[in-house]
Amino acid sequence: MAKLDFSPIADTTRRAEIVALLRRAILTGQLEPGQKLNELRISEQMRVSRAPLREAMRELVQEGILTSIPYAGTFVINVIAKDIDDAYSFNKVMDELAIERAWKLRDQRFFDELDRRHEAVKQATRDLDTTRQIETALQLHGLIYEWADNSVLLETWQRLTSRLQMYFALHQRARNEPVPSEDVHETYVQLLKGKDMRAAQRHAREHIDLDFEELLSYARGLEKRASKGA
Amino acid sequence: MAKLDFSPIADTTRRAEIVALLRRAILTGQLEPGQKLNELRISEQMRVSRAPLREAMRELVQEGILTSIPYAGTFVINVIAKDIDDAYSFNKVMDELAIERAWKLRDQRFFDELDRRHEAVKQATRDLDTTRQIETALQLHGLIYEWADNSVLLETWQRLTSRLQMYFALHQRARNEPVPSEDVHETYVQLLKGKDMRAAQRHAREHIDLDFEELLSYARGLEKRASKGA
DNA sequence: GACAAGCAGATTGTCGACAATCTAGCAATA
DNA sequence: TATTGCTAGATTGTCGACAATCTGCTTGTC
Repeated sequence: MAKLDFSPIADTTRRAEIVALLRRAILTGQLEPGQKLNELRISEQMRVSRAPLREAMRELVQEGILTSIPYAGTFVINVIAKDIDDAYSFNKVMDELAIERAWKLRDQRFFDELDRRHEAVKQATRDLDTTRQIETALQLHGLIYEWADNSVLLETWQRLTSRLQMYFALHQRARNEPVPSEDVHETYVQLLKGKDMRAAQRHAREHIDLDFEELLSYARGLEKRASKGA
Repeated sequence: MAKLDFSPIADTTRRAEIVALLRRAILTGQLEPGQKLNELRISEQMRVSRAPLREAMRELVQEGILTSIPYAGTFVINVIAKDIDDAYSFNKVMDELAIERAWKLRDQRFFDELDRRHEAVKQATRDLDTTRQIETALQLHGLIYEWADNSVLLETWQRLTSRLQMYFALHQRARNEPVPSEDVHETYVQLLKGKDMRAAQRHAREHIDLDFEELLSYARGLEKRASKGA
């Protein structure tokens, strides 16, 4: 018997494809926060019946990017500053934990994967593909969670990631300006390769600060405008 | 306008009721880990069609207590020692965070609620209702998360709670002996009312240790037996 | 004009039936 | 005997139609 291990074949249910399509539409901002999802319209567009669509929507509700009100409809979650702030402060603690747990487990495969993902971010930056840039940056950041060898920690991160990606995409879309072309992840990658765990933790925390602060002030601005309008 | 605030009326969809029924069955151990859920059989027992049942199952899959394999079936998750260990070490960090965040926000309402939940645990203990004992103990513990004023932290705790309840119920069921009648939560409650935050954090960590260690050794025993059997 | 009642349309929730897929058992073959 | 191919039964995935509920508008009344 050869020691080749096959990866599981793709899920070929309509439901799984619908989940992927909807998630992508939400995370890239094609479906805007607060927007209602009309089941009949979407099912016709996708050429599917409502049954698998509804099941897919239940999954995304539990994933935290949709919200459902019985007999009223299912909506893309509304983004308020408090949510972003909560996610931000929670993420800080999670990051410290992830780095601590992953630290001793770093090996050549870790460093290789780190470089690979870093390169993917740089490629997306060169391509001026902002959506992919956010996606790859989060994947780069997620490596420490994958390496931390704790299923609950990883799962929590993955849940959080959906919303983070949505927040950042929203932000990008709003300011609608070319993405910074300099490489903001260089230091992070170097520190993760180094010997000073505390320094890596500190940098992760501060680096996150920068992105989040900008995002927060944007969301606060939105809310101020909304309350004035009402 | 009177300042009375009404609580939202109950969700009256079959789906919501099915979710509640299934969750309860799983968390109390009536549905055992690894067991397959036959859709037709369950839908007939509940006198419901498969559509709302399937939607309910999708929710519980995302909640992390069911797992689904396309065209094969949906199963109650299998409990392995590693999962318990992961949940345990993750919970330690979360607890520290929750206590820290909730600490400054403690008020009379917090202390009242703390007593109320503590009383509920004692009542369940007097009634020898082990299921309810686990449930109320987790609710007592969850108060610091509700008071921490962080939606992501609270949501993460609630997700984790499902699994914790399942683990403990399984354990209880297995050893099948009367529950300790002494009040193990007295110190915890007193410390949360006190002035020394670090002490409260330390106790939470150590108190959890006790329960988990027992649970872990039980799960390890199960796995050892299973591997021998195979 | 203000307000309540009721109707029409649209949308979500649920149902029963059909299609696609899997599993276990048996027969055929080397 | 071990392996492969096939078939029947059971189960999951998907569909189209119907029932329950909501929303906005119209109508009638004062």
